[in-house]
Amino acid sequence: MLFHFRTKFPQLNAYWERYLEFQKRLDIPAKTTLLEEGKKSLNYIFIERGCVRSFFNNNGEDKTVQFFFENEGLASFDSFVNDVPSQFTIETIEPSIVYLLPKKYVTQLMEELSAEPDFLKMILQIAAQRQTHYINEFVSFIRDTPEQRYEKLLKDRPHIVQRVPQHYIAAYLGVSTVHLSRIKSKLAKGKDHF
Amino acid sequence: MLFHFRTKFPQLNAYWERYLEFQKRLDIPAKTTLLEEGKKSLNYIFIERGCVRSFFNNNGEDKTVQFFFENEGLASFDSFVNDVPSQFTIETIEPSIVYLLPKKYVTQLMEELSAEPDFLKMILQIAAQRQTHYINEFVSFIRDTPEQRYEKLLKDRPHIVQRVPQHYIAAYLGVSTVHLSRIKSKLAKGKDHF
DNA sequence: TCAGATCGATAACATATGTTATCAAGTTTA
DNA sequence: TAAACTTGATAACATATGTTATCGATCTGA
Repeated sequence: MLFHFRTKFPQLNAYWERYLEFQKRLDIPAKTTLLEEGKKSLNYIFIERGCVRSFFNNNGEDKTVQFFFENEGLASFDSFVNDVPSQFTIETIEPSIVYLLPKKYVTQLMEELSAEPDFLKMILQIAAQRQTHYINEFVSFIRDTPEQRYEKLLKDRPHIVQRVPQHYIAAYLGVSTVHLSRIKSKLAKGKDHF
Repeated sequence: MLFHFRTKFPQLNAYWERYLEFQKRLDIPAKTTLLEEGKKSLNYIFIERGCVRSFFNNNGEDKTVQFFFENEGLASFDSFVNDVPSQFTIETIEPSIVYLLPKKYVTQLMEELSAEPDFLKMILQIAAQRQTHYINEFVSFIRDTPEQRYEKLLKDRPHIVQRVPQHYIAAYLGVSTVHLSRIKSKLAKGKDHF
């Protein structure tokens, strides 16, 4: 959320910068856990370098739900705001450099921001956009085949396909690793005709 | 959103009531369109009696994404807030009585509400909960089979199964009508063992 | 640098799901 | 009230997808 504020409303950057000093820098290897499923979210996470995923455990199996990359920020929003346990684990995919801003300062920063004129409008705008994002993820399952979802991913967010191991992507698309492999080889054959 | 405010924060009811007079009451038959895909959302809709669905058109086929019932309010949130065309059509399933509150008054009401202490917290709470709802819809496709999704629907929101025609539910679950019929008959057989 | 993990492709088979067609029982409407 | 539409079940067949197993290519840590 903070990430979206800063990128969409640059006039808020001054607020943000006053909190830089409270951030803790972490230089961590791949597969490092930043937040564990079932625990409360205590930090806003900003990614300077690397990438992370959020996933949950389903009968012993990882099910990846989302990917984040450089210059993106995240928190388990519901856990953070409503103080409930996180549904998801957050862990690095690549060796990464991340910054953590403790919840206490985020709350304080939000209070400050609320003094800004039109802050309500900005909140609503961003909340609506985030909501639309998740609705679209969900609609995509109703509307598209796994193959179409993969093609859209390739087109709209190619960096995911390039940097994320395939079995994470398979779970995110809702198919088995074997089937994602089949989809790829089918699409590759299609292109051979040229 | 307004609906959630009122039910979760009853101290805001007084604000709401001042706007009752601006609502237009509609007594309409089934299959009446309240908002058309591609047009901008102009009203907040409150359902007194009946039920409605939101859906989109995909190559000539209806794809239902959500259902709403008595005492629920809705608007195409993104369309409403960000003033973009709605992705979805909203139409009645049963003969219904609904109230429409024009956007102008909603905006005004939100402005008023923002004077209320802790309004920011309320907004964030509700936005987080709505977001969680849609994330869960999406996660359900990653985690569950269509059969499991149907069973959860039956358990968590049985009124949907009771009142909504099956082909709308099939689309919502992401399966063909034929397959939903198979799922139902399979589950019925399972229960015969008692 | 080597042994074990990770990652991805593929085959063979089983199961799940879609498509099309048909039938029957309501509902709605002219 | 008859005709047209809506709703839902089912069969037969085609296709999509999951599961398990195997192989090879990297990658990674002691």
